[in-house]
Amino acid sequence: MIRIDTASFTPFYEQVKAQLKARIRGGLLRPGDALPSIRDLAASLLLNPNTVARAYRELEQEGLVATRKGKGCFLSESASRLAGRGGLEGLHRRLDDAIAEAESMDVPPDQLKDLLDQRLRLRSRERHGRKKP
Amino acid sequence: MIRIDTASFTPFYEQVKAQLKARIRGGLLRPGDALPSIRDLAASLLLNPNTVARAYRELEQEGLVATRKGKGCFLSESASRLAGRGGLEGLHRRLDDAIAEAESMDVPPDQLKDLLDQRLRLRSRERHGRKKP
Amino acid sequence: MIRIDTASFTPFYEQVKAQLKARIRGGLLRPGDALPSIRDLAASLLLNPNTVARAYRELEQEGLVATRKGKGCFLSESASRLAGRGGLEGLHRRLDDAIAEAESMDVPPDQLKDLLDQRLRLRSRERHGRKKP
Amino acid sequence: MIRIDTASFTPFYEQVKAQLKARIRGGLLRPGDALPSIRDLAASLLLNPNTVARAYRELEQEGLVATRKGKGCFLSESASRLAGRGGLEGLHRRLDDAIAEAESMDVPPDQLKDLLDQRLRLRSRERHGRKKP
DNA sequence: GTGGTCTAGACCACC
DNA sequence: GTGGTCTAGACCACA
Repeated sequence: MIRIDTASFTPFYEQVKAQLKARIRGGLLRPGDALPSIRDLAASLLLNPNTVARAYRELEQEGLVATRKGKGCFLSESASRLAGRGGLEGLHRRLDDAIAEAESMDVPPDQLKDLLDQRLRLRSRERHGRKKP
Repeated sequence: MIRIDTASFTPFYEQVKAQLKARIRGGLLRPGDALPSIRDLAASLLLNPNTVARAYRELEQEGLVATRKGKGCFLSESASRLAGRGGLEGLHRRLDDAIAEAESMDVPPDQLKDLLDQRLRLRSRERHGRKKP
Repeated sequence: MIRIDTASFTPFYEQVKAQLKARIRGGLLRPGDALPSIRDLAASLLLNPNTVARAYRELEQEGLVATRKGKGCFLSESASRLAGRGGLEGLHRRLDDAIAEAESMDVPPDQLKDLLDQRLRLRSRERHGRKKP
Repeated sequence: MIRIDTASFTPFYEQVKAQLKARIRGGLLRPGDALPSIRDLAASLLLNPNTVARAYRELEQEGLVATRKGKGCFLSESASRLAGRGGLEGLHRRLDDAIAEAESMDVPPDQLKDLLDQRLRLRSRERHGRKKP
């Protein structure tokens, strides 16, 4: 469900936070849903439980998560404010990063679009076999 | 010329390196060109000289930069291997980031392309007035 | 400057946060002031640096503290919003706690006032020798 | 009868213990009186029975409570030692908390007394209408 | 079983 | 020197 890029500079707990938020925005996680237990998620991501706990704690401080002692962590009702179309900002930011990179290398917009197409095809080929393209 | 994003998690020296490389790839910097002095660049970026020095040192280890004592740092001849359209890995990586984000939000490929288009138009509108489109 | 009550149930990092906030409200710490370094404060309080770091980090998330990499932690300008008379809430809360306790034991208000007087005299006697009463 | 502050850091079972003790000291509970059953109290406080059981168990270890199998929990005769004005430690502690807070904010003792007066008046005004002052 | 706090100690980026 | 992240592992409160 979540993937950690160990080569990235962005901290593990931030990667967890960002991917959970993305799933909330995308509607895959909804208010009231239980998050995976800290220990389970840590084990499946090969992370230390403290690292996952920090991600959950910060999401709680942002009001997205409610933790009930001894029961687990749940998406709070106010998590719904992330849902829906507001969540395209993250995507926008990433696309803008790519555009900035392209500009600094004098890659014209049309070529950038071609490149996106190319990467998308590559990605769909990767999935091939698990799911029909 | 170079901009440091202090909010980003990627280390300052990596930001300096990446942006210098991008300018080499884009042909804005060419073999033999002088790089700004460590102290000047540090001052203009509000960084500690050690940080800039580290960026230069690592570029030197990669063979892209040659330091001539007392004269400064220059792009070595081998920097030309980055020039042209060879160095698209950075762009690929950024596009892949966007694709991953889109997938995690269940945004289909076609919509992602539309979004790229939209951001490109936004960007060109921003430039309008400073430079002819 | 700060005292940790190891017998209390309130977490160490919360005690550090609360006492720093009280000092901001009381005007003893002002925007721009440097906080003691994490390691120093941890050493003087016999705490683990991680514990102090957590207190500082949460204060930063609340916008009261700004940390500059390699330089230290400083009170941000917005810390001034805590300053002045707004800060009596903490005191009010503690007095209300005492009042509630007194009520539950059927201790009348006048006796509560006498008790406060008595504890204040005890406290000033403790300080005797360091400072004139 | 008992209120649990879920935001507080003091453990639930300690809150239960403290409030029962306060009622003993205030004479509202007397030796021989039956305590509410563990399950009932747990249900009314929205706590797990284990938590209430722990509070009762510790009170029993302190000799304040005697459990008679199948009949429930009762205040033991030795509970009378808490009765009357003997148990002011709790109040002392709370007043000392307030004094410490005041000191850390440079609030002088006289102002602290004024504040206590002020909160007491506020409290009596709150009760007004339910009970004659 | 759940989450929460704390310690100890490693490694890194930055000044 | 500064703070930041991460790991490993202990102990506790709560269900």
